[in-house]
Amino acid sequence: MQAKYIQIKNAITGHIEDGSWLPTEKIPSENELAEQFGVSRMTARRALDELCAAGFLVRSQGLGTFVADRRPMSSMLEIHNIAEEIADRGHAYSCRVAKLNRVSSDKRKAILLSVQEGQEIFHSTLVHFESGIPVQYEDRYVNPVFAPDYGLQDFNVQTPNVYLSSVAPLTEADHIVEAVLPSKAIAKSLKMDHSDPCLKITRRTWSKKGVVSFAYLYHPGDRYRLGSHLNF
Amino acid sequence: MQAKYIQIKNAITGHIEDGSWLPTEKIPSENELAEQFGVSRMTARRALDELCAAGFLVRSQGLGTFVADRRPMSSMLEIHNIAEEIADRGHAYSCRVAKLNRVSSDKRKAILLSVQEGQEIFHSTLVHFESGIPVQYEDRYVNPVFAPDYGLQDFNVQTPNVYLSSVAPLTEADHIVEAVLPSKAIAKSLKMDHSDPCLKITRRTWSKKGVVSFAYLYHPGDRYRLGSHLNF
DNA sequence: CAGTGGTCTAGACCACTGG
DNA sequence: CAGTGGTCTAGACCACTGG
Repeated sequence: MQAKYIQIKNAITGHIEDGSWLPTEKIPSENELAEQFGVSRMTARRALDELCAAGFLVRSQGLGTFVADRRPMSSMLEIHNIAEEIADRGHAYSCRVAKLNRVSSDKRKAILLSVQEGQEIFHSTLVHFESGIPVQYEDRYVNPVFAPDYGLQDFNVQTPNVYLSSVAPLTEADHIVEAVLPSKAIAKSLKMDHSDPCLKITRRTWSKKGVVSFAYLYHPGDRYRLGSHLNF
Repeated sequence: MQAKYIQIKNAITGHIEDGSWLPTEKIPSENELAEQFGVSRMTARRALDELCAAGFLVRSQGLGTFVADRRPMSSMLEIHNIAEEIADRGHAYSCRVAKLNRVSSDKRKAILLSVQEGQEIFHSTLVHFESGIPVQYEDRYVNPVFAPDYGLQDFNVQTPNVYLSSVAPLTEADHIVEAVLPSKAIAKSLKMDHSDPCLKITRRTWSKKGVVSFAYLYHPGDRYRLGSHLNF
């Protein structure tokens, strides 16, 4: 005898897999599922919670539960999704958008994005906060061919990373990790001392058709580490 | 106001991270935790369920809940071998052994190596050079159970990494990457300025039967970077 | 046997969303 | 406002483990 919550999970993934519930579509509410399956709301919730953790569903308080529009990403990539990482730690995530505009690409940026020198590209800078404390300064350049509406986004709703993944599914990424001293402007944004070290990650991401974006991510050395969950 | 189950999760991971609850150790039962935190059993369960899903705990019906004996592996860094890396770039590799002796393990080292506090362990420090320029300071501790002859090796012939892999085949590794300022001694060994940033990698390696070794690897920020290329 | 985790109920109050 | 998901309670019965 299967547990009831497992039967409900199988029924839901069945609907998703056979296409009767399409990506982004709203699915029945907790109360509706509880009634349909003749279980308590807590049992219906358990099925939804687990499918949500597995990346099949997305839930939003006050709105409902929806079929996820993308498959769960690889765990390697999740290491670099700052908003998710902070939420997973149970801390409050927030961000401040400092810049969002178009710039003309100089030679180096043109090469990195595989565009013509002088072509207009998007430029954004953001500061990401964990429980109100700045933990990442993001300096990003985006190829407008893959994300023509990048300049209109509200990154308080969806981080650049998540938005770009939705418009141009990620197929490849490339990282460089190094230790540097921050510029004065970056030190100020991160509320750290100019003489304290920063962990800098340079990241380029590809979609099937080319380079979507590259970003310089700066983290205060004493507030951010890459790797496993060990603490000493 | 944090949710109660998140407070309980943080309390538990705190005990694990500070070493007061060791791997494979039994932790309080659901009922005990519920009483300690003044919550219902379902709320205590939720904290345990999520930590179990995250790989921190292992549960067994009828037996209890235990601290997982190995941490989730960090797949972000491949095991890299500095000598090979330098040779691959076509440069001359050399190293200088600064220390090679036995020390008594203090509490932190004992926990990291999964040995009894006070047990003798090997300690070595080396500097690795690329074409005569120092690029890595290696500060390593080794469990003598897996490598009883570690103290007799000539690391100019074979790096500690390669020697250890030959006597205790590597099955797992764990990394932390961070940006720090070097101590004066390390700065001097690396011929770098005390105020320039260092990329620090803390690495633990496992063989089938347990933790073989852990090492702190310091690299001058302007002479060393970590890179990776991922395909999804 | 007493204790453990596994499942489940029928309620409750809350924060949030849209209309 | 009614409906949604988010958290939480105080019970219940079960399968399983060790002694």
